[in-house]
Amino acid sequence: MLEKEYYPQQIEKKWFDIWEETKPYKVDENSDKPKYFALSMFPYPSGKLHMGHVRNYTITDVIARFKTAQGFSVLHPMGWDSFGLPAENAAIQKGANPKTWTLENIDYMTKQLKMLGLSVDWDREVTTCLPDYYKWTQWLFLQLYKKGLAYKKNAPVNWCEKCATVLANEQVIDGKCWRCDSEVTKKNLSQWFFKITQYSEQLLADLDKLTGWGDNVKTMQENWIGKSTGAILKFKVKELEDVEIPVYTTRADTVYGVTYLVVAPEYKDIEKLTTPENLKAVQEYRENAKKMSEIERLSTDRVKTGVPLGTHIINPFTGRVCPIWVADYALVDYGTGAVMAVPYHDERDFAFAKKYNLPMIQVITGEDFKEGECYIEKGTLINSKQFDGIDAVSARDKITEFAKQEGFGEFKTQYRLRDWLISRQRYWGAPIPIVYCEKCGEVAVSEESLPVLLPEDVDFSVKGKSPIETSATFKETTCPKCGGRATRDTDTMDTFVCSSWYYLRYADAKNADKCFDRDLVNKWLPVDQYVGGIEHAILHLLYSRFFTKALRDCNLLDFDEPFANLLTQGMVLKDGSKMSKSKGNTVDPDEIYANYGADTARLFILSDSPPARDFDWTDAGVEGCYKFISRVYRLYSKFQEKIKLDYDFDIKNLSKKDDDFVREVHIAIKKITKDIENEFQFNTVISSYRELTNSIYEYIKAESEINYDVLSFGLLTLLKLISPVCVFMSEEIYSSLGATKSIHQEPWCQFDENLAKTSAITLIVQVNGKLRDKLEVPQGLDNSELEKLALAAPKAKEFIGDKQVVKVIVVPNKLVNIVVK
RNA sequence: GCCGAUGUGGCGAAAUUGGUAGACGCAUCAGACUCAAAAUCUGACGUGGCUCACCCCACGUGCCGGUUCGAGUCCGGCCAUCGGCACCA
Repeated sequence: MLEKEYYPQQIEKKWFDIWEETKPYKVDENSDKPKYFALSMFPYPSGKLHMGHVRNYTITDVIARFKTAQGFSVLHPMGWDSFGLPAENAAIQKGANPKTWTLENIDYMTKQLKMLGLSVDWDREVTTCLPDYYKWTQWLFLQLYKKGLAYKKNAPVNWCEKCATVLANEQVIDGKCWRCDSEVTKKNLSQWFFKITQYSEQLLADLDKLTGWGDNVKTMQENWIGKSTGAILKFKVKELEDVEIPVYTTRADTVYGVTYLVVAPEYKDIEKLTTPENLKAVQEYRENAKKMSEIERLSTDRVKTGVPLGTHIINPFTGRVCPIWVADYALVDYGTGAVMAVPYHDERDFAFAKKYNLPMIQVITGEDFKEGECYIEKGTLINSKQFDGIDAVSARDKITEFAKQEGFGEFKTQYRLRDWLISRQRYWGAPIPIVYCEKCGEVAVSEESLPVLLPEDVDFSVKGKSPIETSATFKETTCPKCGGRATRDTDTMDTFVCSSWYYLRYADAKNADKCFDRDLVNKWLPVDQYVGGIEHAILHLLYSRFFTKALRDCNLLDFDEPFANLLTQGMVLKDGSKMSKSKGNTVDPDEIYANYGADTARLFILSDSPPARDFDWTDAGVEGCYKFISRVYRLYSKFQEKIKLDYDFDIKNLSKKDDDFVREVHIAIKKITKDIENEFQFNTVISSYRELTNSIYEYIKAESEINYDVLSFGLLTLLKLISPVCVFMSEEIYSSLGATKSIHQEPWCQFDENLAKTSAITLIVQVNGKLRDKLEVPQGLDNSELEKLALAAPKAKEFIGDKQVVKVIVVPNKLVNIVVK
């Protein structure tokens, strides 16, 4: 029996316990239904769920439940991105054990997720910090290593002093650390990289395949990969025999205007290229550049500086001798680290040349050209010998082609993307499975001996080195090759490595012998719908795409894009700004569960904005949703004795009122189904719930006229339609009505296209495009009848007056526009 | 600077993709029930005009212009906000 009023706490506790016991969402691996993989970006176990999580997982859950009802075999898993710095910081600050700290957080948050009513198959839970997972992270590292896709090199890398570790390029935001926001500096260190640049072109080209991704994310990735096409041109050094400086340029058309050449401060042969008289100044300049932070260095409005090396290059096109300068506006890790300078046609070179009084040669002219101003617009070539008069854009290829024939140039495609730096000098991560042997050098750990376990005997209080280095047992080992003495690599992997493949593990989460079974992965993947925050547009989403392509090339997978459809949900705001602890405007999910129940939280977080847009949490809004659910509940409570699960009626023998009501129900099914299928517009879905509820309340007003078969149809339809959102309430009501099955196992409602139309339509009558009258007319009249009716409409007549009817436009079943003069 | 998104009542937003602008809510106001309050129910709610007897008229989707019988929707030119990239040669 249903209570008279809605008490969510009792209902939700009851079904929480039942679902915990019966595991109704366990995936049936033998099902012959088509598969559907619904995935949320897995959480970091920070301690407590926040409203962003609630929004993310509710969206995915409703999708999973909808697809289940539509007859798909749905995989909807959950896991924990559980390595990372916060656990280690808790260890340093509070003396906690990172593992205990993390696992306790996972326990608490798991309960919170279950209370949210997610239809997750918890038997497939994946936890990246446990050895049965990171064993395979290490194994995958070795596969990439064997393929030459993981390598170690000494390079200037991003260093965060506060986190005491290196960072990937993607983790440096505006020159600051993505985690702690402190300034990042460059350090020369020997570090592990994944060769993501080998996939630059594929990662870019395959964006076109991702029709289920938003343009915002795709453009962000496109910008990050940063493809440009141009040329390498080689300049001989006048003072040094057989020394050439290659430059990369996208403007080969301006090569006749080169008046000097710039190398980056870190350029490798810079001292060789410097004359003895200039050496001291150059060295000083390099030292200064080194000291500068990334933020200072990359500031575009900084005054450009540089010093001459004293040597010169010879422009092979003109024979002109030009000085070589070192200047920090040239970047060592883009192109060749050297730039040909054309002051007249490049703003940066122009500013530099002005400051140091270097010559300028104009080689392009056009309509907007002004004497003495930098000219970067389109135009035609001048002062360029045989290329004079050619359009600048087509001259690029012609000049490069010429350079190629003459042996001092070639075509070149350049990407901005850098290799992914994956080693971290931190404890709480997957150890890199590499040892260093006195005899054999760098050696991979054998696959049989995985996992390389994280040591427990570490001291977190030491400063200046990774805690892992303090272990007495970890470092010393034997070489897998020769059996001699060897030491382990003490770095761990970036947590983004762990999260670059977790979606694959869900297909075969408990496999102890393999990373995953190939057939199972090929069966479930790619992910049909991925849901998560926009903050991963580049980081996680680019890394995962790279991993998928690399593993395909390791012959482990048969597909090359991991996520077919991507939904990036907006932020959850409170009072117009992002919820954050420092602002004190957070809302605790536990409190919402306790006061209103999870169903209200789920309904509200979907109700006010489309999923991709930011969502403003308001107390009044939650209150409103709670009232609505209560209003729905009371309908079933009131009629529980009269509702027939096996209702039956003949549509042809209904009263006008019943017929209209049945039509409204069909219209609601159609609208809701379409809105979910079309980009998951849950806000309008919920509007339709409310409209249907209002219709039902309208229908029951005259109690003596109620047809209980028709009412049962309406109520049971509403119950199923609302069940993906209000999962506890709908289950409670359905079981109280005597159903033997769960509402969540019932198929989705079907609508009849003929019944999903009102019996009469409102004909809009316009005169000269302005609304003048509305007429109630039957469905399906032909155009001439509609025209006749419209012309006879009294208000229309008034506006036509004695003017002449020039034309009448009829839109069937909708509108008539009378054009008069 | 380049790229992407967005712009509609007091607020969140709808609008079958060129056909009634503001569905559905929130807030507000008024009324019913009540000794009273809460809850619930009913009604009003873009702006301006009209004695406004709830009929009607004009205006109205960031701004200016265009196409069309008809534009929130399409085209051209701007403006603003948010986000990404940026001394990338």
